[in-house]
Amino acid sequence: MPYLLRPEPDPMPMDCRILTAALELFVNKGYHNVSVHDVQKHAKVSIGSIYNHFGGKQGIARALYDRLLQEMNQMVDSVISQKLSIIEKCNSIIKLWFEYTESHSDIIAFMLHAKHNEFITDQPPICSAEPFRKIRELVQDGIDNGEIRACDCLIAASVIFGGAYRMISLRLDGLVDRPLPEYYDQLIDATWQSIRTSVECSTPRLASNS
Amino acid sequence: MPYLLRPEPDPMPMDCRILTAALELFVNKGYHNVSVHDVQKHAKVSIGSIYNHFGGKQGIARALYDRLLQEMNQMVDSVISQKLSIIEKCNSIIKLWFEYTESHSDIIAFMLHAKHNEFITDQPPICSAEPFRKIRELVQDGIDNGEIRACDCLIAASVIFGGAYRMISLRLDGLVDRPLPEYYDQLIDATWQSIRTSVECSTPRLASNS
DNA sequence: GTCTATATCCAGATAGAC
DNA sequence: GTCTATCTGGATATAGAC
Repeated sequence: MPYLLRPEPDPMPMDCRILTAALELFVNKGYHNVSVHDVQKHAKVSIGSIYNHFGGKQGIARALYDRLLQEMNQMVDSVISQKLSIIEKCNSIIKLWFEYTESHSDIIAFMLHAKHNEFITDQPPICSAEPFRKIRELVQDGIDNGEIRACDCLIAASVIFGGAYRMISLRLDGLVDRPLPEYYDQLIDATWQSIRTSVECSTPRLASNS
Repeated sequence: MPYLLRPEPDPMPMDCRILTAALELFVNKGYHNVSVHDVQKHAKVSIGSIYNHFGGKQGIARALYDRLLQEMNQMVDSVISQKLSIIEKCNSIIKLWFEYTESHSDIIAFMLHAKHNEFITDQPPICSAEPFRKIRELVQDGIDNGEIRACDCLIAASVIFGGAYRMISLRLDGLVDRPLPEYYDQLIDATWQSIRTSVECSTPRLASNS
């Protein structure tokens, strides 16, 4: 459960108040459309406190990103350490993401949807960060132990998690109107079985002219 | 072939010069990190011309978005009108996207990667725009005619195109270091066959505790 | 550590000559 | 239609009292 939005210790510490307010504003309006004054008003603190704690607007974004990435890392670790098959671990991560998308959509939107390197300078892309590296390693393990079709690891990971990413994206954009967990079973089936109806012949390719 | 970057009529018309320069800057630095003066310098026109043609910075973004969306729409139309199976049409779109990602990465980055509603006001999400609607209709047709597994259309579309989206995203972020078309065959196989090695038993689900 | 008031800068937009 | 010079608002950041 993410600390940021954990049931407030009452009074919620000031840095959490600031980060929580900033997260909501960044996600709803976009980082560059939010001023420090907006955050200050929404968090009901003074602008001085913000500069004291985070040194500025980018400092807020960086702290937010670091903390949430750490939480996502812990989430991945906890799934990986369970006694499950590789496929079950992948599914478990998807399931948790789906649940988070409903209960903490701001966090998912900020982590999976935002373009961090547009506002946090010198930030490597999130897909190269630790939790995502671990997920790819997980997929590679599945290939090595024979659970997952032998192919390039990046392709396998993209196929396995790409559908879920896409559903999350569509949900955040308002095109999916029911909670994502309701789609979980169907998505898992379509992903791991075959999206085609019959597998008797090989996959149709394109005609040579295209 | 996109008009925007078509071999220049020499002299390239001023509006194209402006849009081409803006596209490159927006993609590389992010819309909000680009000033009208940057565009003006990069396109080698005066700031007055920009305001004459597009009315301002947002006007540039809107014109860019509209034109590229129209081109994408034409691309989808041309694929749909071909005499191919539904599955082949889907693959054809993926193949074209992969080729565009290599030859016109700016366009793909701007259309598939950017968050337009953060800088173009009142812009509905791109996934609800015409070409993407048509792709979902295509998938629905495939479900209706039995080519594609019977399931929710959004899920089917997400599974079919989600892997390709993800590969594009990873390529743009620098994690994939070979041209995408080289991955096309493997991706198509993994998507349409099954990503699992064996299909003899049903998909493993999660244990009940998760 | 927290606050208010203020300074500084720069981006978007405009005016008006040519 | 195109250009240069200028205006203005608003954002980040700081100073200094409490």
